[in-house]
Amino acid sequence: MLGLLSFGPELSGYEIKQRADSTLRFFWFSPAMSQVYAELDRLERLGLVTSRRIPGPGRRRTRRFTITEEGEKELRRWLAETEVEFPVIKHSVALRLFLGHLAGAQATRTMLDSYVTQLTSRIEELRAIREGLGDDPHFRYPALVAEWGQRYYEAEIAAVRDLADRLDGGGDRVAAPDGSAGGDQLSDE
Amino acid sequence: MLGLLSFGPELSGYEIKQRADSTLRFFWFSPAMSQVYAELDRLERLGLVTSRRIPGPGRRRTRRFTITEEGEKELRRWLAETEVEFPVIKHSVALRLFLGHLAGAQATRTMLDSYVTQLTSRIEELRAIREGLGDDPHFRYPALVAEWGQRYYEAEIAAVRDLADRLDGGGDRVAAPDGSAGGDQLSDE
DNA sequence: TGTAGCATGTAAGCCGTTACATGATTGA
DNA sequence: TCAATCATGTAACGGCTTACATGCTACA
Repeated sequence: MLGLLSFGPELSGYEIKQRADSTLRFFWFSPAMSQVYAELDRLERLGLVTSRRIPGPGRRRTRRFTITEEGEKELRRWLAETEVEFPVIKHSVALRLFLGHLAGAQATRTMLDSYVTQLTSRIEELRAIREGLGDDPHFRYPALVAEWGQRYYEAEIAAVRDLADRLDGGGDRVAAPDGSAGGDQLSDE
Repeated sequence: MLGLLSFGPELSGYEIKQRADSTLRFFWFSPAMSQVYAELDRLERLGLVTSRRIPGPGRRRTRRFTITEEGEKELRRWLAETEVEFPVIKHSVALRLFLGHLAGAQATRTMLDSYVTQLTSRIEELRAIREGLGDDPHFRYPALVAEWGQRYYEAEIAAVRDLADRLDGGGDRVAAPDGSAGGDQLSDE
């Protein structure tokens, strides 16, 4: 959240959540709305952000937040002083592949296919985000992240397709005279 | 944990943690020891695992767990009926790149380099695990996961190297007469 | 004889979630 | 006039972690 505020403009809790949904979500996690407000209160108590209430149109009130100098200093300190932690992945597709002996080769292939579909639309999302960032040097790094993301998922698609092919050719099927109906080792398929 | 037990042999809580550290950890997460025991109790109450106490050498006692038929059924049901969730990544390297405007291009490059080093040893770990699995058809799917992992991280290295190159060539440096000392826009570098 | 590894657990607490509650504004 | 969106929060709770507590065995 400090990072999102470090790009400059003061943001409401609601807007922070939106930015998180459109950027952070792809490589970190997007906090729940309730968490956003709770965390903003905490950051303000710590002096890392300040807020002011702005009268919206009509009777509407908005609280907008800005990162303080101390907040930015703290963020820089974190970037400079902490070790790079290796990415943590919760990869349900890998888990399912790992348990292929339970689902069977056929179901595992289907699962991989549906993952490829999801990957394709994820790449499209990233493409749109990258496009929205334009050439603005202010967003140079976010743009790099978006480009990285697209490449990352393209490599994932290639790897998954390869895996699916290897499942086809693998030794897990019962040999059948014609090529079409080799059964799986599992009875429920 | 049910998945780890689904490979057959009965395991102690301690062994489950070890298996998790050497396999699950790469694509899911490895629960804390305390969590392992708590969860095993819970799974036993639910009838998804059973345990028996085995006298070890001397006065030592071990509790070994086996997945029950119901546990395996439940696991198969989960695999078959739930939607594949898209992988969730907590990628601190991407976050740091995203915040490149705070750390500066130079520090960001250094950070990417150290990530490449970590990736290299991660690939080595996976290579060793893959080798340990051998050709045993029992571990066919875990072997596929290990191979996938190696390929995955190799693609990551290529992408990160590419990013680092683009940071070198990028417009973020102040032009310098000789090529060696282009300063960053940040004063603390 | 002491340290690393095997082995099992309890207690406290953090970080995040979902569910619930409220209300204004914009535009179809 | 009604739904979508903007906007802010509280309460309950789940899942996982760290810190703590205990004790045996193998081996250098």
